[in-house]
Amino acid sequence: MTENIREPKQQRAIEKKEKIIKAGFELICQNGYYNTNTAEIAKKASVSTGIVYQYFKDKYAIFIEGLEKYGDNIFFPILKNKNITFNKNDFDKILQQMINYYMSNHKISNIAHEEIMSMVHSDKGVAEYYYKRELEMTNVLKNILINNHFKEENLSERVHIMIGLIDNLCHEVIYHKHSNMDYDIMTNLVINNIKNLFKSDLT
Amino acid sequence: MTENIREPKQQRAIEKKEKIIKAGFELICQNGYYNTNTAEIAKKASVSTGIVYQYFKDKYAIFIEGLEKYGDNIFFPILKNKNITFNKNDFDKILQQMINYYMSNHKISNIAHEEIMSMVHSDKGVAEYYYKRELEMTNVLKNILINNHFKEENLSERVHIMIGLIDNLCHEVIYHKHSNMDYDIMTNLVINNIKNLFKSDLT
Amino acid sequence: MTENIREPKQQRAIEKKEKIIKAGFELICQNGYYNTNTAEIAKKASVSTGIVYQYFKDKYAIFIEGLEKYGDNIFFPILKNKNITFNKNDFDKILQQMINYYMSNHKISNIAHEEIMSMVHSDKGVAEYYYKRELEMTNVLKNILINNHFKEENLSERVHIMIGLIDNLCHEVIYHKHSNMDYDIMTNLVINNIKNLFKSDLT
Amino acid sequence: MTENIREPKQQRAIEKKEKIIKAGFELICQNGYYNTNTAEIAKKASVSTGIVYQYFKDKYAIFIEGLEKYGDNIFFPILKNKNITFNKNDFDKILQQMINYYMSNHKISNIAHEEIMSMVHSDKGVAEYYYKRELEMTNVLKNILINNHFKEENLSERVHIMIGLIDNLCHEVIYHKHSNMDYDIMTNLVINNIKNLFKSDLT
DNA sequence: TATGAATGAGTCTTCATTCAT
DNA sequence: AATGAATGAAGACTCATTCAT
Repeated sequence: MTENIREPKQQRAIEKKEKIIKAGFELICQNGYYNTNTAEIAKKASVSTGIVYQYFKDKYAIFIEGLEKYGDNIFFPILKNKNITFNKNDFDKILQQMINYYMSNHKISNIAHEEIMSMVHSDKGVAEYYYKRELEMTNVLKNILINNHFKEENLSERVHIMIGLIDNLCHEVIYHKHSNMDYDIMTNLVINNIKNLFKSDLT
Repeated sequence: MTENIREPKQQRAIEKKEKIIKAGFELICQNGYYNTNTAEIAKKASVSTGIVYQYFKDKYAIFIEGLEKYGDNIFFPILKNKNITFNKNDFDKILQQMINYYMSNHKISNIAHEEIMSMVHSDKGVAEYYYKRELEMTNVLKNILINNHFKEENLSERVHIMIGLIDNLCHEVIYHKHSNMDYDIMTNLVINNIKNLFKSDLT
Repeated sequence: MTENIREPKQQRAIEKKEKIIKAGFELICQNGYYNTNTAEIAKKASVSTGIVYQYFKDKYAIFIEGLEKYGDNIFFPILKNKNITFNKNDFDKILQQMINYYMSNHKISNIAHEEIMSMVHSDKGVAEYYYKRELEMTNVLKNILINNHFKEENLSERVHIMIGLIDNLCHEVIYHKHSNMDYDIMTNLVINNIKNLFKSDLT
Repeated sequence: MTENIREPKQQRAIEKKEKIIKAGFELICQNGYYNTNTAEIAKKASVSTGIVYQYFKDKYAIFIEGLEKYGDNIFFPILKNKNITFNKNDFDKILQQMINYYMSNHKISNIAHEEIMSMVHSDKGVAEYYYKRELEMTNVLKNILINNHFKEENLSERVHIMIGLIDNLCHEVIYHKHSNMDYDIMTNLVINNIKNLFKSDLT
């Protein structure tokens, strides 16, 4: 009675499922979970409402699958660039690059970003996804640093703080532009701060 | 038709309005905006559903008024303690105290905290409230530091970064306890980082 | 969140609730539970769909309340005529009267009768109602017989069989009229049979 | 458009049709008509949903064919044992055997029994089936009795009442066990009653 | 002012049946 | 003959808001 969710086998069906995920994820990211209804999703996916429920348990499942499929691009693109080497002397530049990268990423999908962050704060499933990936990202960065001969002492903590600093910076720059804030200065301060975090490795 | 919202003048009516705000805010903070309905709010406030719409335009207005009334206690308690003096040599202790204060505050109302942060990310009105108060807080802290003879150069930026560091730390400690993280070490790192931010003032 | 079923207090509201029960019960009895929808019920009761769910947990509850309110009239009218005395010599006549009574009752609400019997066989709640009342009826009849000096030995069993005989007879007569059956003869046979059941009391 | 129902001729196709009937009938008997959907039926029959509609006009037709195929086993097994002879002196034993037989039959498929009885009361087609077979059974029993030299006077009526008595007894014993009922006594009473029905033949 | 009854549009979800392949 | 993907109407139920009293 319950478990009638079909895993599509035909190529066309697979594509259809993808379309639903994409449509659903996009709409929810644009307008919010509660402001998006299944009819809209189906319509945007050029699909009947019925078929949606053959591929997904419910509306929520659509979003979660979307998150799993597209979330990393929005939040953790670095998870796909695990092999970065650099010269310690270039740490500044690397950080600047990372910030730029992060920033442009934020910019592209800033509404999605906010909607999902909203759910990170209100929905258990989304929070679970987010914090798991955040941990992964911490580990990826740790490994990059270790490969570049940084000391392992308290590395998790340092990296976590570093991520927080960058994240806050980007968020500040992209979203609220507190009018009295000079972002170049802020960026420099953040970079200096991060370097301070790793000063024992950089001297 | 719009302006049928009554501003209560009688004492009893004022109390009634307060009860609605309190009940609504609490429920929404506990269960989320979309999981709270007006009937529940009215019931919790020991009030009829009809009366709600004589004091408030809609459900949303209840929450916003609640936010304005109670939000500061949750997010910006420091706004009520504007006159802090300290000796520069005690900066460490002061930071530690601030962190503790922030932390205990987070702890007390952590569900509310999350629910509201969720709306900061999805609702314009809530975001507006939040960022405005955040700016106020920045200014309060700036003034405290200026009163304690810190230099004004890039002070907004420094303070903003400092707040971000503390906030991240608290959030990490209270919510997700990434198992591999040592919070004492993290706290020390954060304090050192903040001191680094203000190193020109502290030497 | 869940338990928001209102017990109406105002007179008008009480009447409205009654109207819903009546409308729902009638429609379901006419067309069957699955062929009746809440919109129809609301419409027949001259009420909005919403209000239905303030008085009833769900569609099923409407039916059950209807059953409790009207069911006895259909199935167990005798429960309202508990004080019957008769002379043993008139047992024949009494039985005949009872059969006639039963029969006319069946006739009046024969569709309802069938729909409900259908649910007695498929729905736990309805079965519960039915068998409980059936037992009550057995007891009422037992008492009547005891008051008329019938022996108590195996009385429950005798009465139960008696009820079955009458019920079958009525059902046969009213519903399917097997063409080769002579109902007068059948009725006489049934009466004789019942008398045989009680022969030790009747001689 | 209507007559697109194919009557399968190939052996494999016939088997497929049988499987659908069996699966559909079983599921409906277990869970009820409205709680069984065609997808489940197809799945249980290891068949595609599409094919179902090439062999059957609709879901209802599946059930009716199932009823016609398997119903007799459940309700009228006696229809398959038409040639019973006995000595009048053994009438008691024969009745007892018949009751036992009926009872064990009831027991085996008691859920199916109830589900179908439910539909007898709510669905014209099922009622038609049922009453037709009931009549057949009456005739079979009549013939058996005639072959055993019972008088033909009012035989239909007598047999019909007899069937009713047995049926009620079995139902009582198997389903609701009214706690205050002694079933051995009840059984004896029923047997005596039946013998009374035929007393002119048994003396 | 206040009540709480009433509204009805809106939402998710199901399912018998049809269609493209 | 067969598959299983697709359809879309229909249904139960919710809830912000309004209305009669």
